[in-house]
Formats: sequence, structure tokens, C-alpha cells
Amino acid sequence: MFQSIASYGFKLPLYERVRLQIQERLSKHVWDINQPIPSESELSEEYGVSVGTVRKAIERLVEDNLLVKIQGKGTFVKQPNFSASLMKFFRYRNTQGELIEPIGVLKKVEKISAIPAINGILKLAPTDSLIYLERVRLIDGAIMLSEKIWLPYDLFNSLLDISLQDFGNLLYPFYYDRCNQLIASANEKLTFVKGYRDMYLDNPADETLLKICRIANNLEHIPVEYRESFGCTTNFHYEVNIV
Amino acid sequence: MFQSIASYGFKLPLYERVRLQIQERLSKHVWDINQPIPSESELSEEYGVSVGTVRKAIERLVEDNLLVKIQGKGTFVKQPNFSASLMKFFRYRNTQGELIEPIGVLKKVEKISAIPAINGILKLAPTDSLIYLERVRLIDGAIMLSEKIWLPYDLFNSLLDISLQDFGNLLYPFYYDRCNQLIASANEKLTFVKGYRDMYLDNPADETLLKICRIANNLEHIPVEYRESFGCTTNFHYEVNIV
DNA sequence: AAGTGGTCTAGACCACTCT
DNA sequence: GAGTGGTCTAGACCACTTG
Repeated sequence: MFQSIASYGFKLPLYERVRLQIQERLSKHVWDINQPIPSESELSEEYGVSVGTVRKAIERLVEDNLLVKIQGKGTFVKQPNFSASLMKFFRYRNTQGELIEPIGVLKKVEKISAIPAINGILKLAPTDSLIYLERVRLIDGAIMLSEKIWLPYDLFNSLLDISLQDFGNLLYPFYYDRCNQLIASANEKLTFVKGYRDMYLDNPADETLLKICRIANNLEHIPVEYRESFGCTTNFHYEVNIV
Repeated sequence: MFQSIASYGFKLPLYERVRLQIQERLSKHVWDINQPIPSESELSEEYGVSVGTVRKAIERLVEDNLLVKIQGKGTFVKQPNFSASLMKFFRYRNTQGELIEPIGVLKKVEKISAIPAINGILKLAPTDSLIYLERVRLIDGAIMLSEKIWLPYDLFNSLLDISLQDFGNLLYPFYYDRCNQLIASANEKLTFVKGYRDMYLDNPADETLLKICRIANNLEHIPVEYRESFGCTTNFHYEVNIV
């Protein structure tokens, strides 16, 4: 009964193959978000494996934040909460010291040809095309952050069909809904640059700017977004949990 | 045979009680660091539980980075590698762009009485005493970072017996060796301050300084260190993995 | 009472490392 | 070949939620 997953390779342990099966059904949104997915015994019967094997598969998916188990009720699809996870690391404070969620406004979406450095970061073939975004983030109408974003064309070309004003405040939910790419982890580097003039920030040339380079990965740990953000240090607030 | 761990409370699952038993032996350094710990079947016999239960207990300890399993060889005590984990997040670069490990020099160690704000952060009783450290970090002999560190007196009083020059480059290995406190996670907040003059940095009053506030937790997720670091933005480089 | 996930057991066989 | 951890199974009982 596992011929269908032969393509995954038979060297994978059974519970990993079951995990991939379930994960595939998850990304196809087969199950209603408010209903429990089939029970462990149902799945074990369906896949013809023991309950313990299904449990182990589901355990991994829970670790990956794709499922949530609730004792007595069942196992549920977890919809990623972006504003509570990734975006919380990146904050500005107002003069009263309260946290602010900057408003994201997209300025440009276009297809561009390969850029060796970026293609290298995104682990693409040297000639693969890219999607290029420009975006600013506003606080009280003032531009605090200017972002340049590069994405693999093959995965994100559907973004070209969306008009600028239809992009929401957060990009990652868009990636998820439109391109089926769930951003699951990221690496960020913070540095400071002097003498860089940004077209949107319109900053004095001698001002020290914050520069954040982010490589964001999907669930399969494949880098799918490279982003460079430039910002003013005023009221900037960065928070991170190291585990 | 589990009377000895009655103090942990009998509501804990068996594998959790076994985990705590093993963890206790780990923190007492019962096992040689270069030898495998007793095998799963040996431990299951010793504790009078099934192999599966021991496996689950060890699984958790591996997740916590306390043990490492190597198939065919055994399970080994993992000594925490601080320079490769926590400290990698915090870097300066030289003019060639290469990463530099700043040298840490301790300037002050003393017992102080309670500070309401700090005691609150460290979740101590309002009158509990503290250990206070001052420390600078140097690159090419120049002070790049000035750190103020507060620790619970009860856990860290043995630091008072160590002379300043005997503190090594990294503090966390010291916490581990001398006070049995393994720093396992941390929360850091980066902000910028202007108008703060630091005694060690000896900075101009109008320079914008980086300020990093860190709350570091031990394995039991109890906060055991609060640290405020002030630094120059020049050549500063901060890297973090978000998962 | 029925169904869910949570815990625990016992035992089989496999893959790997060492001697 | 002996010993280790890795995978997989089958089944018992418990804790929790819902009708």
C-alpha cells in the first residue's frame, strides 16, 4: 500500500514516509481547519501501519508546528500565526515606549533576471529568474524601514498577478496563501552602515543606518526568501529568543 | 524502587521521573565524559522500567542537549559548547570583515543587596541579595562593550572566591563549572540609547550606543542571569537564528 | 458510554560499531 | 559475534472530552 510514496525513496523509515504522506495532505488543505484530522487508529488502519508508527509521525509534525494534539479531542491542523511568531522579533516603540506594528506598504513587484550573489544565497541555478520586491514600513506615516526582497521566480511568480495595494500588512501569510510557502525559520544578521543613501528613507548621507539581512526558509529548510532591510536606529527595538 | 524520587511528585509520568533521575546524575557528573553512559537496557533494569520508557526519558535529554546518542556506540554526555552556541550570536568584525571573538575581562565582582527591578526580572524574593559583575570586552585592546551583570546570590556566591584575573574569556562555562548552572536559553532585546556615558567605554555623550538586555535561563527555564551590555555600533555584527 | 490522545510494557528485527 | 541504539509492532490501561 506504499507504492504511492515510492518516489520518496524506500530507505526512509516507515514513520518518516507516513509523516510525508500526512504533510502532503496538510499542504493540500485536505482537512477542515476546525475539525480534528482522522484519529491515530484510523490513520494507522488507512496506512496499514501500527498506531505507534503513526504517533511517531504525528509527533514530528507537532514539533514542526503543523499539528496540535489535544487530549480527549483529537489532533488539529495548526494555522501558522505569523504576527505572534516571526514578526514579533522586529519592533519599534513609540515615544511612550509602547510596541508598534509598523505598516507594510509594497512599492514594487517585478520579475528580474538572475543575480549571482542572490541566486547563490537562495541556492538556485545561476540562470534562474527572480522576483524582486520593494517595500517600506511606516510608523505614523513616516518611513522607518526600507526593504528589498528577492524570491525564486519558480515558487513565487503568482505574486506578479497581485496589484500592489492588495498586498497585506504582512508578507508571510501571502506567501503561504498564494504560493504555498510556509516560512518556518530564518537567519538574521544585523549590522550598521554609514554613507548608504536609501531612496525611500531619504536619509542624510552621514547617518548610521541599521541593516538587517534575513534568509528565510520554508518547512523543508530550503531558503526561499532573501531580504535586506535598512532602517533608522531611532526607537528601534529588536527582540529575540535564543534557544 | 521509586521511593527515592517521591519528592518529585508522583503525578509526573514515569518517563519524566526517570528523566529527572538521569538528569540528576548528569549534573553530579557521575559518568565519565568519554565513556558511554549505561545502555538503555541496563538503565531499564536498574530503574525497573521498560526499555521504551528509558528511551523516552533519554529522548528528552537529547532534545535538551544534555546527551548525544551514537548508533552502535552508545549514549554520551554532551558537554555544552558555549563558543559555538550562545556566543556565536554576538560578534564584531575587523576591517577585513572577519569575525572576531572579543576578549572578556572582568572588572568587578561583589555582593550587593536587592534591587527591586532586578529581583523582579530574576523572579527572586524582594530582599534576596545579588551578585554584581562588571565586565568589558576588548578588540585589539580597545573596549568595545561594557557589561553589567546581576546574578542570584544564592546560586552564584562561589564566584566571590575567584580572583578577577582567573575568570576566563567566557562566563557561561564558569557558571557551569563553579555554580552548576547551565545556561540553556536566553532572551535578548536590542535598543539604542543616546546621552548615556559609560565609565569603561568613555564615549562622547552624543554618541548613539547599542544597548542589549539579556535574560538568560538555566535548563529548568529559570532566569539566572540579567545582563545589560552597552557598545559602539562600529563594526558591530549580530547574528541570530529564528526557529 | 464512547472516542480521543497519553503512558507503559514486551518483544522482534535491523543497522551500526567495535574487537 | 556481541553490544549498542533505531525501527516497528501489538496490546493494555489511564486521562480527558463530548454526547
